[in-house]
Amino acid sequence: MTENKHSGNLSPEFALLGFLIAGQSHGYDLHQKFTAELGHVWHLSQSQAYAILKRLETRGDISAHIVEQEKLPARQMLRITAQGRKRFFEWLELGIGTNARSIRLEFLTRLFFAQLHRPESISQIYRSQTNEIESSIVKLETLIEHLPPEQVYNRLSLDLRLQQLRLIQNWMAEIRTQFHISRI
Amino acid sequence: MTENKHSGNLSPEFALLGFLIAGQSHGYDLHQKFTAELGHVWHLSQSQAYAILKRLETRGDISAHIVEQEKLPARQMLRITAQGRKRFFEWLELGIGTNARSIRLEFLTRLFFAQLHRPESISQIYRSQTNEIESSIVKLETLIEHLPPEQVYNRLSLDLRLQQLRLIQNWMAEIRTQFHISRI
DNA sequence: AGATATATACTCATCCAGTGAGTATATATG
DNA sequence: CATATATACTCACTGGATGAGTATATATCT
Repeated sequence: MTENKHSGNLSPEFALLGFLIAGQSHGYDLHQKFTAELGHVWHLSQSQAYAILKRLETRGDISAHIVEQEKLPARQMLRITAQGRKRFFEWLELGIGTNARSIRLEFLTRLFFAQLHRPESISQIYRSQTNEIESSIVKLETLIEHLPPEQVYNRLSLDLRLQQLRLIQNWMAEIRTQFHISRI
Repeated sequence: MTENKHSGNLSPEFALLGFLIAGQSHGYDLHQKFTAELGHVWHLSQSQAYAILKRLETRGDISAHIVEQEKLPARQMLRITAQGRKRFFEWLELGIGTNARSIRLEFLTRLFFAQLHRPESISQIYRSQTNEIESSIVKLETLIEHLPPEQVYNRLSLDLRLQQLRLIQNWMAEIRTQFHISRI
């Protein structure tokens, strides 16, 4: 019940969708953009990118049509569908991460695309994330309190997680000033 | 080049091996032990545990033999092989994690088993981990320095990672006192 | 006595994550 | 002239993870 139970740790998927909101593109280009803009947030290999795009297509979030090129290999031009657009904005405004890693990854990714496509909802996204952190800090604190004292390693692990969450609070407070996000 | 590039993020595997060092056991029991002792360090579902054990068997790290029971379903009794033992102790003394998550997970797991099976090498394990952190802090700092200023999100991500590494340094210093690990 | 919950012990189908190598061509650089 | 880099994508394979299913035994509650 600790990690890995992502209601969806799937944001490279959403990031690819997010780049397609701005207009049609193809796998190679999307991967390039991704690496340039979010390469230190996530790592996404080229083949992974293609795999995800394939999945998005079979799901109906994007549509592909082949564009022949005279000299270079043909491109699969990709467009986001109405369904994909819907899924993307749902993720953008509703998704929240609760552990250090997923906050760094998911939250930053959401912030990036909110800035691009929905600047007006940034403060709402920000607030729902901070609330989430607040409440998971409380949960962790009570968990630690009630942990049998002989569970040394579990305690050390939870302690570090708690400290990491507090660190993230400070980091987010800095983001608030950097992005001029108003309180409430 | 940021996350996910674990030379092996495989420590639940090694943890299962580690429990088998103490003597033969079976899947159900190993999963129970795991959850009780490291359940807040890792999450490992029962079916995952069985899947990993199956893999360890085909690799030759453990051997299985069926023990019929009168009333309850038969058990697959598992024993660690010489090869498995070798792999385990190599991991115990050589493995190192470099990001926040893998340190929390892997390092704590190694510490747990070192305490059980190799208390004399704890201080060596501890030191190689702190050295690793030290050097990855340095790497991160130079990376951040040379990051083009327009890469706002990459910078935020790396900043947080850096702060997390510093946090881990403090956390590990506390572990040193708690476990009476000598410096050098 | 009967119902329900919990513990024992494991299997299976399914999907997502991730790597590494391969294929093929074009243009730029030494 | 050779080599490196950029364009554009495919494939095979392994590992990670969940959720549900199977089957029986014992303990607990009413």
